[in-house]
Amino acid sequence: MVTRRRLPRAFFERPTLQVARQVLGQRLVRLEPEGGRLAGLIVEAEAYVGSEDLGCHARAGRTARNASMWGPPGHAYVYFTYGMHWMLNLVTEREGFPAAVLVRALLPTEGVEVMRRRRRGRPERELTDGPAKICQALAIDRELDGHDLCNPDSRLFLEAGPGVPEQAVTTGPRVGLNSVAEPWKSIPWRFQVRPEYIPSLAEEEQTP
DNA sequence: AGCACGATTAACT
DNA sequence: GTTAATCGTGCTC
Repeated sequence: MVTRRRLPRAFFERPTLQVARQVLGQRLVRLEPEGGRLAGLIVEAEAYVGSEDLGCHARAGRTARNASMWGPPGHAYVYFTYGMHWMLNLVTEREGFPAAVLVRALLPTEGVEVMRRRRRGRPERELTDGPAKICQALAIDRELDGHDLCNPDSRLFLEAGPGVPEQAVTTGPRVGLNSVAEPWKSIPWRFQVRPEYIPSLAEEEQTP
């Protein structure tokens, strides 16, 4: 049974590690201007926590690019990197403290054909299995940086999904921090749904 | 004004 | 396993 309760700001206004864990199995929804609805269950996320975290963009202080991370929780922090890719983060904790959860992978559930077109005909398993792929499939870019995910009129938001039990979650070091100093490089702030659990997630998501 | 680099991806050996 | 693609950003001169 697919329910459509939007996650409230209180969900995001918590310690970032909790949000990164709890966001697994929740539904990311993108409403298209034409009226279409794209959605997927979050199956991988990472926590980036404060200016002390040398893996976090906030390490160098507040800049025009990372300003959204200092803003209120429940907003999007969308940034551009590698000259071609956009990344979606969910801002967490209290306003004034820079922290966010990077959404790294989704199980696509609604609007798959639209996603496939945006992803240039790639197979379904490659539609949203990376942070930049998600932004491509869901048409997320700079326009959505700072966007309030909890506003009722928002075209990008989270809905309460089935969630995942503890035994279905694995943790490990965050990806792509190759030149970052320890302990930040190896600290296990990456949260993933175990691949073998994903079929049952997909099953729970089906509408009777 | 110039420059090194990046929370990645796709293609290739 | 390796590497090119591609450019906004933030730092230095």
